[in-house]
Amino acid sequence: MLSLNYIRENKHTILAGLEKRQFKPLSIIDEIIALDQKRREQKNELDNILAQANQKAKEIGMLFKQGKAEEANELKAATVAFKEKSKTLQESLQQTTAALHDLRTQIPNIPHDLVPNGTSEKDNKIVFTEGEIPKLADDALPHWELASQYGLIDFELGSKITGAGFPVYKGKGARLQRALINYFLDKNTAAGYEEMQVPHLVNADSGFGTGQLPDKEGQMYRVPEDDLFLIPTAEVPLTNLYRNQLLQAKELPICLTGYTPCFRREAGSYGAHVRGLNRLHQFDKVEIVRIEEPQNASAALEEMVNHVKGLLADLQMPYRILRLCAGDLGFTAALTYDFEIFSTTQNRWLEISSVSTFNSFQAERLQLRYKNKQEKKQLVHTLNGSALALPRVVAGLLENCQSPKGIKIPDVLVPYTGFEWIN
RNA sequence: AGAGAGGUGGCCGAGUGGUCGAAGGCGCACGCCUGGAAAGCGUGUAUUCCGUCAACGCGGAAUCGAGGGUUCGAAUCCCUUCCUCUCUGCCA
Repeated sequence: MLSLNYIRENKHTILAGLEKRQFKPLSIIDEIIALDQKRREQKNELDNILAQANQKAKEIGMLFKQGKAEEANELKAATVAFKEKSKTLQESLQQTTAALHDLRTQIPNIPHDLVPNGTSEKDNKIVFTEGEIPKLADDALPHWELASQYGLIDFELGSKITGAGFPVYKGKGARLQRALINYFLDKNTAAGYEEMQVPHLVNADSGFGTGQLPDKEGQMYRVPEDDLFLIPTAEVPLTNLYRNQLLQAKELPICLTGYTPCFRREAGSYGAHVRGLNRLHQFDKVEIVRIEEPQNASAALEEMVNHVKGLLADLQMPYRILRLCAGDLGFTAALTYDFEIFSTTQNRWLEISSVSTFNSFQAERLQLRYKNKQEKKQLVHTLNGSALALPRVVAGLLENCQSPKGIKIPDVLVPYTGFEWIN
């Protein structure tokens, strides 16, 4: 969410940013500025009434103390008008404030200067490519067939107990999941991220804090009985750990990592692209989150990108990095790098990590600030990224590492799996 | 899940209807004292919003878990709700 001060003072920057995103209608900004003006006028009027009412109340108190009950009671009658007036003013001020808040929640983050123009994923810019795409035999199989052939994942069983998109991992398949999670957590903590175990259900305030609510309400599973949401990513609980906080500069940066399952309704998805592990309702992901001083956020983003590069290099996966264009950028992000590994048998790139900086967009919603060197309170910058999301890593790994002898586990994972081959 | 107690500033803790945004203490900052430090002494020390100012500041409003209500006036009384603690129950 953009702060009111920022909107007031940077109207043209904001309009340019929204235009880049093809956001409509742009008139919303003028609407906000006008409403804000109205809010301040109403606030002023109300404050004046309340000041007068407070004054009268004090006088009445004094009179009672001095035993002048009669005079006091006379004054009481004079306060009735204040009371009525302040009540109606208070109500309209509340309405204005709520309307203003509502409008502000509809505005996405302003894209960073580096964000390319564009309307869809076709316009994302490839900024880095690494690794050889392996040449596989003609009879190489897609991961869902390998998973079934080696008894690693049972999609039908998941369908039976829950529904489509909730796979059951079995035997070496389950062990591979656990190995990847542990491997990622170890690498992340070695890089200075503190490991956290967080709840997998969050309340609406948390959903709002990171921007899932109200924007993506339909994408989250909810538990209406208790008014909770299943997390779509560990970003939500991890970042919200610091909601409503005033940090000291020396506490920053805060670097966290955590493994959680992620739950997504994925309403509207269909077709071959959701086959196998490509798109699931429940999947595992290890997330990294950083809370930074604004001036350090760019460097932090680069560090995170490099860290994820390191993970993929270890796994010996061919991958590329995309800088998302304005049209493909998430609602809350200012700049996003997507990591994609190449799925040889599907002949397509699969997104396995998304690393983003949010500037102060989430911090404003979270009310997460710090005291800077000048002792002034300032919103922090938040960043996060997947390091990594499991299913498509598994998909790529199965497909790219297959051979007539079976599937060769990458060396770095062997200490975690306890086996070198799936065969 | 049931019964009881409670939620006050960075922390502890007083405050049951009237100059209370809140005593006192701790902590912290600055100053005095000291060769230096400790101790001691003094001063200061919440946040948000609105207005005003070039700025320091000044004026006003709101905030004692959150939201409503009673009252001329609420930290204090009433209702709702969340959370914490104790006991009982249940349970991986």
